[in-house]
Amino acid sequence: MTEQLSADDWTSQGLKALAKSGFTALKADPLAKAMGVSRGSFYWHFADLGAFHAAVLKRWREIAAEQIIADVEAASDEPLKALLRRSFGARLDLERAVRNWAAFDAAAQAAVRAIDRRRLDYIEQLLDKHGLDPATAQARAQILYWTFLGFALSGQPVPAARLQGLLDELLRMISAE
Amino acid sequence: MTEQLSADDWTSQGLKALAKSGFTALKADPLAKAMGVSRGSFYWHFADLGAFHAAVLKRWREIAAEQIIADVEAASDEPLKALLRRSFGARLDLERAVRNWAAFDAAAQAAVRAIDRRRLDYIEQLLDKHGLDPATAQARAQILYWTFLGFALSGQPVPAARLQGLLDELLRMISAE
DNA sequence: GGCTCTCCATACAGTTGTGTATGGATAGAT
DNA sequence: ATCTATCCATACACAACTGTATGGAGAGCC
Repeated sequence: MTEQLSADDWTSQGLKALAKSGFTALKADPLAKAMGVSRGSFYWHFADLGAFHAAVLKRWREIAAEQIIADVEAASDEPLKALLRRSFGARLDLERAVRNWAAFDAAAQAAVRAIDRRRLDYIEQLLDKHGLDPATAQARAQILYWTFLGFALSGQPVPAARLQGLLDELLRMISAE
Repeated sequence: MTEQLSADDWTSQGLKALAKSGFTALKADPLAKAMGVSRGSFYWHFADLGAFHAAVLKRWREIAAEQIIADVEAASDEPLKALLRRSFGARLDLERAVRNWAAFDAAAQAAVRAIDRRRLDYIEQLLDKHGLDPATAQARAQILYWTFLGFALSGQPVPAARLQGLLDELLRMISAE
């Protein structure tokens, strides 16, 4: 009974494979082999690959949204600083994989767009509270988010010490005046 | 005689396909069909897909390097401003495609790394000349480049007017103090 | 004209994936 | 104990590729 798989088990495995090997790994055959079952299970839980992809994206959307909330919580005393430390310090494999995927898949692109808007609004709101005038807050929110994306998608690891200095400088630039 | 194809014709077509459809389009069969020949031509000019991919990356490296030089030229009076306008205003499909590719292919990753270093050094040098102290120049160069990457990879078009305002703000943040 | 070299077409075997159809196993309800 | 619904295995047809092997057409020399 515990041997039986649910659709959620498949999407979980999908997210793992996505983070580890990118969207090209979201195929029924390799996933089934990795899970020790046949594709019969896959095609019982999902009509086709498209349905599976949609389920994976739905889960990612929830995770990405939750992370935003977690950032809000963490932003108790110094919200901006906490946000930077948390987002630049997180594991970004999944983020990269989904965004790569978005270049090839309309559904993934839609999910990314939704998350982008959500995060961007949150950052802007944060900068507003920080005392920046609305126009500046909006511009710097976009710039800050682009910076985060560039960091996340470059994929090149940055030593912790250097990253610390960069985040300090970034914080200075963002909250200046 | 003019009907004959050269290896360069194939790599050119490869770059076109790459920019338009991403790295998953870099396959012998579809490319051959697009060029109106058979795969026989492909496998005459290239030993295998790996050799073709290497040729495409080599060409991209040259192009990306040339663009840097072009940016240098364009940076006659106000280098920083010109650099921003030029890089954020360029067509970035190819850039996106190669970087997506780099998440799956070691050779592509190496090419991207090389170009990144080249551009980063150039930006840092520019900020140095602009009067920033070395440590600040280095940090802001990295931040500026991440910002560019985030913009380029997000792939979401920004209206020209809004982009103008964002670049102004970015320039202000980068060259402050 | 024959020779050769370059370039491409065609045909073949092999790989990796999709989706479907069918049947088997197992647990719970009756 | 049987029945049913759930879950998975197996087998099939199909598609899109790769790489190789072989042969053919054309241009340029001699």
